[in-house]
Amino acid sequence: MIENQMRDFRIKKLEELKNLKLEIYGRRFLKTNISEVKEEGNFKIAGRIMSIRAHGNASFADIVDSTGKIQVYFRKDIIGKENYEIFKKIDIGDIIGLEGEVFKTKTGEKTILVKNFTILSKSLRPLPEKWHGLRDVEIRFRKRYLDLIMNESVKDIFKKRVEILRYIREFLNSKGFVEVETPMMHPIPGGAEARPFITYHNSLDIELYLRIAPELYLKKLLVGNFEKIYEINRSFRNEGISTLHNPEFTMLELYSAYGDYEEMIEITEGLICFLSDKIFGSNTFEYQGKKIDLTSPWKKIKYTDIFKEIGISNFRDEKIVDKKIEEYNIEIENDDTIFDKLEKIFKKKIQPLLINPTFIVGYPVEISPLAKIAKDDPTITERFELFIGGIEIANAYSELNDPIEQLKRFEEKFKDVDDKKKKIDYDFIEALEYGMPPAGGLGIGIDRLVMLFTNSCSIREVIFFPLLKPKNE
RNA sequence: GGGCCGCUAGCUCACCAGGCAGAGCACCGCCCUUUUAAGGCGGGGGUAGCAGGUUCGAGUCCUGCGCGGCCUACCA
Repeated sequence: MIENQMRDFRIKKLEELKNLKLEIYGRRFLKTNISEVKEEGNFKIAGRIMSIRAHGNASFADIVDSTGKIQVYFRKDIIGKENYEIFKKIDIGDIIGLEGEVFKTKTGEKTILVKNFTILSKSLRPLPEKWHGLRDVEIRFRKRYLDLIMNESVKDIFKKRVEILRYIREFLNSKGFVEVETPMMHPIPGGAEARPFITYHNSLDIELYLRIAPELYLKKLLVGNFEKIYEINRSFRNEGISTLHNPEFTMLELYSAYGDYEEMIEITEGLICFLSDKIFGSNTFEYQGKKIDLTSPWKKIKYTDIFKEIGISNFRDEKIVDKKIEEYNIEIENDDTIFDKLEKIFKKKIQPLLINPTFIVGYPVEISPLAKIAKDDPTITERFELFIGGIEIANAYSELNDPIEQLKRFEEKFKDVDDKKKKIDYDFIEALEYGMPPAGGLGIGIDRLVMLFTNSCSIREVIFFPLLKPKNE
């Protein structure tokens, strides 16, 4: 614990106040929201003191609560000598409750003339400086509460995040989807390709994995006759951290029985346009200086065609792909498959150009182990990924519901893995064998969606407490 | 994992020509009953991220480490 002079002063004031038999860390306080204080009348409010302008026997202070800010005025001749002495021991950062009459100052500012007040919480540490606020990025993330107190725009981002989540639920509920919860601790990590976090259950004596995706459990619910379901919650991936990746992140997954990926396109467009309308009142907005237009219908490009456009006539021809890798000066790993290489070309050359919403459709079956193959081409799947502002936002497909085909895909995927029996989720296959209806499935990265709608350049700006290394003092 | 940048008072930042470590806000004391970046006078506060090295002398130069940011890579 860091001790410093300013904290000592505040501890001293705290002791002095306690000696007056005052309860400094208070209790329930019935109050009016500051935003609801009228132009005249008597009001009880509570909040944090953000500044004090003392004038000897009278003082102004600014008080904020979650709804707004208001000036209050303490006068010795109104509250009395003893109470004014107590007021003088109040510091910036303290939380107080007060009651008083609204009036207008000479300059016309709405102000509450305090009749009585009570300290509800004493702050022992000084807040960051009032003009510049808190800028240090590391402190902003480690002590997000200070960031939220000091930086209005940060608070606005998180308020908007809350709104977006509420509107997503509103939209999906109105379409007959029900919200469900499935396990976050999985005996076998599935539904995506990432490395999992490993944990351990003591009394069962088993290893468990924090889920990398809820997909397989949600599909078991389709088997269980749920038809339209969604889950909005955390997934965990033990991978690198970047402006687009936090180890724990929030994903929406949605399944619609008897639907397909075309239906998912409709839902995705509908949902994101609905959100844009609610947030901006418009279907255009700006992201990082780029104008984004959500006017329907959104562009669709076939996976094969994007590579044809840059001269890869057959994306399964490794020689052509290798030539492009060299031409674009892209670094590759020894164990990169042709699809890894294609992905790298896509990320470097195509993705940054996908500013307006664009569906890339028809991904190869090799990299889509849970998706149904296209009707007219067994090498590709009924699948899309959605890009907006150069960011991957969504991934969806017609769900593979053929258990024999699904098992084959798993076996193919894990053919080079030693203990593939441990990797393949036979419970899931068994569920499919009871019969899963054809279905469309969709995953949307909620954090990234919030980034778009709040014009944030990093995922850390839209997650209250992004993961940082602990700092030893 | 690699590259670049940052780390100085509670906060925001100077000082970098190697020569006593500074400012504003915040804080403490005094004055002040309509201020709002209130004002006036006086004052306190520092292991310059950490550890080494070079030097008569290091916040400043060098090396290593830590934490963070950006880029890159990994990762659908």
